[in-house]
Amino acid sequence: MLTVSTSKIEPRAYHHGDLRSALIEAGLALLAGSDAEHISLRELARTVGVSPTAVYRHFPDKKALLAALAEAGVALLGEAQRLASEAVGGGGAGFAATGRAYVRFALAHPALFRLTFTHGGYAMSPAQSSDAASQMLRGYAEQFGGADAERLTLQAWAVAHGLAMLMLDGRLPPDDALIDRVLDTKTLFPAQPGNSSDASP
Amino acid sequence: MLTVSTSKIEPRAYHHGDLRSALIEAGLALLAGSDAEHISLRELARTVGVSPTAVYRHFPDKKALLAALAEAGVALLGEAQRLASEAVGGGGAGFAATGRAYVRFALAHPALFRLTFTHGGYAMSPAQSSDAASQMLRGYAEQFGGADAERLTLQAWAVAHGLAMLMLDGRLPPDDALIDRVLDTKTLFPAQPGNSSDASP
DNA sequence: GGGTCCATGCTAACAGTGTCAACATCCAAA
DNA sequence: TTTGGATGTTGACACTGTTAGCATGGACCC
Repeated sequence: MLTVSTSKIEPRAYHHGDLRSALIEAGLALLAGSDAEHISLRELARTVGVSPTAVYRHFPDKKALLAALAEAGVALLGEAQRLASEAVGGGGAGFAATGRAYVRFALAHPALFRLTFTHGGYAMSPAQSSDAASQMLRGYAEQFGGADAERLTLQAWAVAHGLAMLMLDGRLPPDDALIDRVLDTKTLFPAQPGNSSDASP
Repeated sequence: MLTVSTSKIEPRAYHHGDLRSALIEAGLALLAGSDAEHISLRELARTVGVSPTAVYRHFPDKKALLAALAEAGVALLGEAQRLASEAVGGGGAGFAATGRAYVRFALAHPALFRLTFTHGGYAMSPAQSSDAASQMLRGYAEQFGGADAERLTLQAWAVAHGLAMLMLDGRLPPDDALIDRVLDTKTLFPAQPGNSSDASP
């Protein structure tokens, strides 16, 4: 867009106003261009226009800052999955769509996706997690998995996560058609309802 | 073990002898205790008893050193999988065993496993790779997968890799029973021969 | 054996990093 | 109006990866 930002053209007063939000926003922007381990506290402070140590008024250390960015990543991922599921009307198709959205999100935001899982600090399976993505996954599993709900949940998560990581690490080509083929629920979970061969091609 | 190493007790001559091997060996040892991004060139040189810049006579930069460690990791992983497969007599049971061995290797050597996939530099699917693990995986897939051999290969790899990463990142408990449950080939690939319900419990 | 070359080691230095301590500024409550 | 706490700054420290230039000593040629 061509509109110039209307916020604070003046060189800023001594106090920034909302440095914490600005750091997170700038951090997400930097993550679009380079991996998390290559963004430095000082560079981040520079882009926000603040001294390096000002960051320490809002985060105890670099790890905490990265954790905050990871938290933002969790929210974005969950939203992407929700939208993908709604776009196909939920249900069994929605279950498959969340899986594809998971991998596509990883490819679209590689550094953020990595950071989310490396510095997330959540030691919880989706059976216990409360974030949107986990809740949705759990819901689908209970709907279709029957007594094996938890196993189905974990298998689905593992396939999607593994595929995403292998593509991010360059072991598999980041191919959209390949995502569809590997995440094919008809062959992965043929016993589930809606996966008979009469489904749409 | 209590035996003192018999090699070179004297403070070493000016030239080390085989610094490259020593660096890799020490690197693997350090990886047993901390993540790859936290081991420094200088610390590694210190543990080997050499000046920091001596490393550059054997590796152009740190990335190259990490790549060499990753290569060693690939070999170790392949060997672990081969042993696991042979231990159960190969065949369909061997296929399942390699998957479990894959995840158990990741749990036993977290930093090395991570490094292997992050700095491996292999942009190849197992359909094209020549390392032992890939060859074995491909062989199993062709044996059992029929026309869908490649898809089965990728799905199996993705489940194992995803499970390993989720456990390493603390999203799933590093539980041996959980590995068996998630990598259960009877439910993941029920159409394949040998996966009828009359198999051993 | 003597001489030379070069692989392999070393020291010194540079820019950049995360982090701490001490000081500066400004908003807001007493 | 004064004062205190939140939020910024400068300066410094130890550490990092990396480069440039020098030192050593074993291997080969005469």
